[in-house]
Amino acid sequence: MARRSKTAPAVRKPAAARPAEVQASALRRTRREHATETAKDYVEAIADITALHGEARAVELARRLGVTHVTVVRTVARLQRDGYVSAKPYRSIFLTEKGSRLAEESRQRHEVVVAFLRSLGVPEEIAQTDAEGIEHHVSPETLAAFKRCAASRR
Amino acid sequence: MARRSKTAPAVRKPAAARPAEVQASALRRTRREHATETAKDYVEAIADITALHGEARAVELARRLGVTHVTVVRTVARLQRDGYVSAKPYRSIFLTEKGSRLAEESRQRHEVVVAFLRSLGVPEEIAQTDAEGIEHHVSPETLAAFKRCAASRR
DNA sequence: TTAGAAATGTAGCCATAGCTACATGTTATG
DNA sequence: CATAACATGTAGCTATGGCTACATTTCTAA
Ligand SMILES: [Mn+2]
Ligand SMILES: [Mn+2]
Ligand SMILES: [Mn+2]
Ligand SMILES: [Mn+2]
Repeated sequence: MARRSKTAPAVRKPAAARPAEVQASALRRTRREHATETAKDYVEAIADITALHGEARAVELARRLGVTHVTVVRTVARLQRDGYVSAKPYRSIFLTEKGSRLAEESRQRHEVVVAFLRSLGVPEEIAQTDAEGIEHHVSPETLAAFKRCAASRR
Repeated sequence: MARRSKTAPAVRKPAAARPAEVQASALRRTRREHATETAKDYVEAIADITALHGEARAVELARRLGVTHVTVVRTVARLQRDGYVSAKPYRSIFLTEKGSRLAEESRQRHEVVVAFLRSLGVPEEIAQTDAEGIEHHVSPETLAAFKRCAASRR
């Protein structure tokens, strides 16, 4: 690395610099989580909508996800390709077994994160919003810690 | 909405169904956060590398971010376009004033999240990894709650 | 001083995920 | 039972952010 030596001054000596390779794998994991995030949010929304309205239509998904129906249609096609949903043209969208499992997992995880944030005193709506992002980046260890902590503060 | 009524059974009646518009805006915020995430992780890495090695080269950024140098070069071009860094061909990369500010903010936020997870009993390396994703989805309210909670457990 | 190694740049590919504009299908209702 | 409103589909655009393969530049060291 130190091929070019130069005059730049050392600005701040970080106490414990994370080794490059460790940070790289953390960022890789974050990117992997982002890749699965869409599927989780969609199947969860499909389950919610089905529970509420008896069926999940693209329009309602678009409303709930804050995107246009075009985006929904294309994403649902990917979900179908990946085995999470079944869908036929102009019909409503159904979760497969695989999709249902993922939806249920996602719902539970979402609830744990929200309950935990609530237990810290974060207001409901803010907790819901933060959870929507945080939920995808919580390791099993941290999820367990969240449950423990929320329980101990109840 | 209920234009098509049909035979589908109500499966689960969610206690408090989030209104569609509320969830939509939460997901929109999450997407917005993802759009700024790359910039934050890059400027933070550039600051770290500069502190460690006296300068930030693309190769080292690539190593630390877990991507190829090509990805770094293209992302750095965007960062330059957006005023976070200055860079000249075959030279090292410098943070602008704007970039330094963002790096410092990001570093602090990262530290708060890690310290909080550590205070819950999450091991250091797992805390570091989770923080890499969580840090981008923490509202001011939740960040404050994290600080409070970590302090009270010290 | 120069050859080779290392770093950087460029061309061109891919997938995801957003959009508008317009075409087509479905259904509620007058 | 026709039609208009609504839902869905399609075409085609954008940006981000990954990649490989290859070209070019810089720097080190023989
Ligand atoms: Mn989410
Ligand atoms: Mn995220
Ligand atoms: Mn991060
Ligand atoms: Mn970070």
